[in-house]
Amino acid sequence: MAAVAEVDRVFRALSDPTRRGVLERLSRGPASVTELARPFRMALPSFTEHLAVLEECRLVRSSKKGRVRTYRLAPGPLRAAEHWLARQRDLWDRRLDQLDRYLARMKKEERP
Amino acid sequence: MAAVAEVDRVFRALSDPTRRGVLERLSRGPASVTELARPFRMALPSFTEHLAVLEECRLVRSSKKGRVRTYRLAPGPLRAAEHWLARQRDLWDRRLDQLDRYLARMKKEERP
DNA sequence: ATAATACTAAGGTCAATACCTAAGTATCTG
DNA sequence: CAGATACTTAGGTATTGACCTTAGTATTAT
Repeated sequence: MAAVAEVDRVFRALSDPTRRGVLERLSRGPASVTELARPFRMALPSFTEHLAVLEECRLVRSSKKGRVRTYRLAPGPLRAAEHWLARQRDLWDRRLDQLDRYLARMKKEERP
Repeated sequence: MAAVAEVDRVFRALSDPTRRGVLERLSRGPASVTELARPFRMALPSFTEHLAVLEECRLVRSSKKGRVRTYRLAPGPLRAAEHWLARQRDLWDRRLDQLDRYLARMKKEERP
């Protein structure tokens, strides 16, 4: 049940293009807040809220050294992410199967 | 850009457990509104709103015959869904690579 | 020491979400 | 045709989300 809420939050986090953009940037390596914010036309406090969302569902981690906070992708929830990814893949696969069956049925009914 | 909003909406749709539940149920075959609603303790109008969300981002399709509306998974946006799925997989893979490199670096620094 | 940099905190607006109840409208069933 | 069934419509509330500005604090550079 906590797992359900976790999945909720991960999907929710991924539903925003700014946050997806951050994840993509971070997949090329760690970066500071300012660096991450640069591509987005948004007040910094608004932007850091996005970072907080990503960190709350543990898709990223951060640490501060001096005045610079550095963000990186989090290794921890990888398993969780991969878990839902796998489940989703299953879902789409089943869906595809169902479509196949449906199309087959249609074909049959086409020439009775 | 429309594609971005589309991905937004799909992730948003998937961020609700009721809606994911509906998708999973539908992956086992079509079903009526009442049938889909049964497992959820929720007023019907609230529930049908979830169905509307799923239909708006075209994850499902519906048709009405008599007084019964039947929902099924939509074949149409499969390509879009698979597209983001693939991109996501890429993302996690790159992330995993990055983690590998990071761990390798840590190991090196451990014994200088 | 002063100024610039890199965030961080506080609080405010506005729209969208996720629920609800109550009251429809069709369609079937007896 | 009367009542049950299967949604639909309308409208209301409460929370959350995504922005904003303004004003901090802590660090580094000159």
